[in-house]
Amino acid sequence: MDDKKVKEITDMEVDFAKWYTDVVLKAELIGYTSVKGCMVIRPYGYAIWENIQKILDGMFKQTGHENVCMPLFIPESLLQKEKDHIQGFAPEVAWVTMGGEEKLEERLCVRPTSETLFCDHYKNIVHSYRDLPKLYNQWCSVVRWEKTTRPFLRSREFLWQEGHTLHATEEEAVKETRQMLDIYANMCEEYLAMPVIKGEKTEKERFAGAKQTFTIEALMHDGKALQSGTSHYFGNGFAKAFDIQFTDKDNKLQNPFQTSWGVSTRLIGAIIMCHGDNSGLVLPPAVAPIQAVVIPVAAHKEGVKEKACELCERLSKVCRAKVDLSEQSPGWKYAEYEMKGVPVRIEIGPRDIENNCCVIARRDNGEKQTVQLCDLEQTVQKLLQDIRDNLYNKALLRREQMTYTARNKEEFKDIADNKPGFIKAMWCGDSECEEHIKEEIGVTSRCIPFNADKEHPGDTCVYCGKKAKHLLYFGKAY
RNA sequence: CGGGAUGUGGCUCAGUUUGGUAGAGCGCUUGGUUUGGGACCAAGAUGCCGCAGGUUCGAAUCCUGUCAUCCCGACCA
Repeated sequence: MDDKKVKEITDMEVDFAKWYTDVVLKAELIGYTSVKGCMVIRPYGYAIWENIQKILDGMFKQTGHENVCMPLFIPESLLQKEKDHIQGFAPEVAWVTMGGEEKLEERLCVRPTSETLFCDHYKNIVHSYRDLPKLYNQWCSVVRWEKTTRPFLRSREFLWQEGHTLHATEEEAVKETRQMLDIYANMCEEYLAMPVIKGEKTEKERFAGAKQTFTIEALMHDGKALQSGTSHYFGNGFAKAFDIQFTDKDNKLQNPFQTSWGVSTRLIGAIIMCHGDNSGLVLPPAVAPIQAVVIPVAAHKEGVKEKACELCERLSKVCRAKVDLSEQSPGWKYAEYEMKGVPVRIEIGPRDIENNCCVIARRDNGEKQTVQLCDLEQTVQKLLQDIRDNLYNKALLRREQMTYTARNKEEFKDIADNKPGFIKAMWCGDSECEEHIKEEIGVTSRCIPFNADKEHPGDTCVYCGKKAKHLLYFGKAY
């Protein structure tokens, strides 16, 4: 948008962090509470999450998954069973030590993730290959005692879904892991209009206890990367640790192979930082709680309110529509709904009624057009699709413009210091080298992209100069 | 967890240096006039100055602690 029309939000070029905070508060997505890192997700913010949930849940069901509900607490002994897992999570779990006035025999951890609970349950219900696969998912909140917190991006309690599946064979489990990553990528690109890089995490960045971690990485407005969803392949390590066994077709006892995958309310943070502008939030139509808002102009004049309601009613049949009959001036309402990222605004006043038309404005680029009332539904529906496409294309173009290739250490350092964004570079595959890059260059590895073989900017590691194994994306991450 | 900043009506902030009756603008309520990009007039209501201790005749103001928020770093599914 050319002109800044909402004055209450700090420009992102001036202070991106402040801009983000202004947007989450002014758009009424969250409220702070008296507990650090625990936020109230307000109705407008929660409605976005509900829309994300609805879409994803449908995709999960379509691929054969079932929803369950696991307990909030994990006994310490259960959490201890898989060594890498507990080591990874120990620094950030919250513990319950008292029940009423009495000290508990064994302290209980508030789940930071539920692998252990699912395993403990699967042990009881899986006995035969006929019981497999198990394709469970749950929508819940988890707690991780983060030191630095930010709304949606890193909170101590957050809403998410976690899928946990068990399979008879390794191939099937790996396929599941990849399938779910594809579902996440599809969700981000088609529905959230946010392009993502699909790839695999390096060993260093892998989930605690996983054999492979796959990720989707998105680039935000300020050039920082945001890990937006992950899918893990566990092999049968957890199954062994938790003693999950089944009898296969040949009457042999086997450990099943396992996956887990999750996305969280962090996706809302991603939407804000991917599409937002200096007037506030810009919502992708698919998850916008209000897709079209009808604003009467000179509402006190004969027949205006009625006409506005009529338009809203017509629109409600093709999208999520709202009419705002409040006493505020039209200009105030324009600013308000822009701040809240509503994709399409319809203005209807005496002048329009006389000409049997209305004015339609789009949030993504500010364009206004006058439309005959008979074309209303069709125009709005088309606009919602156009807006999604435009948001996606803009974000993709920006990502391409902010993706660089480093061929040697000097180049690498120069880009990392001066050009925010993704950096593609060849890497030797050594974790120690990766650690040095983090310390010296100041960027972390994001992922080894799936399409890596198509690109080959060199034969040697960008840092140590040894023979290169992979193309790796680097960046500064949230 | 380290460094820095900030907490005063719903919001943005002044007042703190130098202790002495709690302020402004916006918002809110009521009535009226308005309405095509954050309208105007009039009359009102709203505060244990984040919380807990201490110093003092007297604390928003000084001291100690604590909690939350923001920023930078460390850490981080």
